[in-house]
Amino acid sequence: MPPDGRRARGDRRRREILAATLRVVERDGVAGVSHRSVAREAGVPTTSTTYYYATLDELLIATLTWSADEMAASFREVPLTPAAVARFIADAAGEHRGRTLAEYELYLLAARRPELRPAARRWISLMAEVAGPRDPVALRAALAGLDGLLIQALIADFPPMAEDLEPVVSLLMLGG
Amino acid sequence: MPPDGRRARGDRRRREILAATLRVVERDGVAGVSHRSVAREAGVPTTSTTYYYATLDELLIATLTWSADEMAASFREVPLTPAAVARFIADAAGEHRGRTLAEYELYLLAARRPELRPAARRWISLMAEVAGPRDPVALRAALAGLDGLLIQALIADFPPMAEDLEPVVSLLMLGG
DNA sequence: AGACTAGTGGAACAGACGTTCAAGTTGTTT
DNA sequence: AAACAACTTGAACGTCTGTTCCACTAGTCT
Repeated sequence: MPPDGRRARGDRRRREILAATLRVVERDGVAGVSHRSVAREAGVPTTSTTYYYATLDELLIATLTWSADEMAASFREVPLTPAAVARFIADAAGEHRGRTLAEYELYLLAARRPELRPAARRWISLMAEVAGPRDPVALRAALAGLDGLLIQALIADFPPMAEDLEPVVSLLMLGG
Repeated sequence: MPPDGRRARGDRRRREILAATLRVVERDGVAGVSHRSVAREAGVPTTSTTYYYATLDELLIATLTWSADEMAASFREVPLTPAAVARFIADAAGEHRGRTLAEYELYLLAARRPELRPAARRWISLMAEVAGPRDPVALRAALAGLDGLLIQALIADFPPMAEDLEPVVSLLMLGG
């Protein structure tokens, strides 16, 4: 069966809307997301965003889940050495700051909406899987530590440098 | 000079508005805060909230700064033993969940607004002070770990129990 | 008493919002 | 060609918003 041209274009537009939503979240936060603002960002009429995502909640959930997946996937590439992990954190707070902020907005939204929690926990469970079988206590401490380093990096006046993070990361990972 | 009765009542109302705002943040998040919703919560006319806090930003900043101070102060009472700290985290995610959520909403807001950062960092610096002079690397790791444990506790399906947290907290504090 | 100041609160402005509707177009199937 | 489905879009609805304005009361000072 040949692919349905209508659906193909529809899927493309769906992705464009998702990407536009993520850009809005990165720029203005979850608070800046509205059917209209996303439509403006994507260059489509307002009704288009409601056609594909009937409610704002749907739109937000789809966007943040997708973003969490992407961020988790990018962490998969990181070798489990203190230097590489420190570099990852430094980049997350610097170069990819907007994306990291989006991730933590997802965290807070998930705290209030149970249906978002699996998506929010995805990167935690991914890291647990990547780390392999270790002392669960040490693993939990390390994961919490990395999470804390990340969020604290976001409220620093200047994003921390990888070299400064490395000894801390090293200590956290050592426990496992 | 005798106290000005008008100002006294004004200050009282100011505090009531702040407390009402915090209640709204705890219940509906920062997103739920508007001049009108706060006024409803406080049982005052809308113009009253704008009289004391001309813009929404002012109102939010005042509220979150105050809340951060209170939370930091409550941590001051906590003895620096793993058991007590674990209990603190368990309570923060359970009994005082709304307040803890407010604290992390402050974090994210601070990430986007530099003027909020000192307030957001207050409890970090307080803890650093309480911990006294230690290995700075270990201290940073411990603070990050506690922050991470807290935020992860917020997105768990059930708030963690103090007994389960204690070994993790113990390991994190051991480093310093 | 009169002038001044702090606080009160009803009414209204313009703008943004979520969402619905109905009329269109384009592509697919029979 | 006719029927159907996927998608598109402008217009509109009612609601909520931040903020301003203005007439008002109640304390304070000279």
